[in-house]
Amino acid sequence: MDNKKTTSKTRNAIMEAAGEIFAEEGYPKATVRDICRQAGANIAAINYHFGDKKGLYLAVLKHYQELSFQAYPPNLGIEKTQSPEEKLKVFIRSFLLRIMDEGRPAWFGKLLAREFTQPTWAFDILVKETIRPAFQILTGIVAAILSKKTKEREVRLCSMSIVGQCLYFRHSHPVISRLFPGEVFGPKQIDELTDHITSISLYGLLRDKNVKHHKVKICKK
Amino acid sequence: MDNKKTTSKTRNAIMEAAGEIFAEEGYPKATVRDICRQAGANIAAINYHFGDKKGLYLAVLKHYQELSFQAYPPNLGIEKTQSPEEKLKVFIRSFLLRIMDEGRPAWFGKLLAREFTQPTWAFDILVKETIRPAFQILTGIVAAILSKKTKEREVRLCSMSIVGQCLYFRHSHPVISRLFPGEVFGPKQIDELTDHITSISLYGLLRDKNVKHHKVKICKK
DNA sequence: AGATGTTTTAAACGCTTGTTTAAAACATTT
DNA sequence: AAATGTTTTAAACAAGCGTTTAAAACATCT
Repeated sequence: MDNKKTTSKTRNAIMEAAGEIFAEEGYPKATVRDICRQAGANIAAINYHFGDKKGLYLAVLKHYQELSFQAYPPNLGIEKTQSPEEKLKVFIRSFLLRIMDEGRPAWFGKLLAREFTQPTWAFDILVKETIRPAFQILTGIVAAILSKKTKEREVRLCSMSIVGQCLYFRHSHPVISRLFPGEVFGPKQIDELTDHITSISLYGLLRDKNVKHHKVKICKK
Repeated sequence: MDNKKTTSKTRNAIMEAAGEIFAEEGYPKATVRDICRQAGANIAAINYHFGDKKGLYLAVLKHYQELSFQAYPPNLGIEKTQSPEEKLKVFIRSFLLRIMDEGRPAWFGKLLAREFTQPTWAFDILVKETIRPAFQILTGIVAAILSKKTKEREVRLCSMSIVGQCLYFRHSHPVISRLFPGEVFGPKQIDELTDHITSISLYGLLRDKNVKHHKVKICKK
């Protein structure tokens, strides 16, 4: 067995095939036979190179996590000069890219999005290495936008609302294609979705900022 | 075989057990052996009473759909006298109740929420009988809140944002319990979640109503 | 009670899953 | 070239799945 990151041809082929199939089908539905067939490898190759299916999934997560993070850094362009509102937009766009984009660098994001709604045994690892840091960035941005006296629970609720919207647009295709044939909320609409989620969330967050008792009126200028 | 709705003891027991297990585990993970064991019935009972596993799932959907809709009517209390904003709140609350509540009447809602993110072969039926009507109610409310010149796509985006938030709070437990131990967004917090989602969405929707070019200011009274 | 139709039962079937085996093929080193 | 270590291969394994079978148990009706 070979647990080190030696560069074996079949090992790489399996990683490639596994990345695609895991992202497409999810951990439970993806079969080792499908992966090996697509990789042009023998069924026993997975056990030989990765121990078992779990080991393969773990290796895939670790590997494409790096690709994903260097392709879509969560704080890309987040300089201190930028306003929290701009930071929010950058965060949302980066998150959408990571979970909706096509091709290799997005495989990790698709797995991540899947684990959110149907977690596997690997969820704890993802929480520790990816989700918690990302959430801390987000809650930091949200807290900066909200008034400083906002309770922590409110900050979390708002952060969840933002994440929820992003994740749902990621999973929306089955329902959208049936309800509104022709409408698409996919990778090519990421800019549009970013603007939408950012603005709806931003104005949603600001609802209590200068206001008390839910009595508010919106006026021009 | 008995396709009519005769009231057989074991048939009812299977329906009860299947409702719970399907809602808990989802269609793929739920096994006929588990269902039969919990129902105290023989493995062959499912084939005898429902034809096969699909037939059982279909029967469960149909049956608990009725219970769910009479327990949480989507237009409960939606009178013509109420404002669109109040209608939105009623809709959100009803939706949250349907997908988050505990016990028998919510089993259908849990299956519904599951099909949204991991659709099965039954998804087309759900779209036709439940999701499309519900979406039409929602888009109607949203359109009434937005300015009348709002494009249809914008209405749909906003509706999706609302649904996305509700669905995510439904699925949030695994991530919440790890990120913020002690925090709970569950059935007992439905009122709080309703207020949160309603207000954040409402103020998000209104962002363009009386305003142009994203320049808006929120002021008291 | 006896015949008929309905429901339940234990056992097995066929299939797919992840995993393991032991031999063959290949590569490397001495 | 021979020996050693590494990788690949075909085949089988054990476990779980939904499903089917044919006989047994039960209920119903004449």
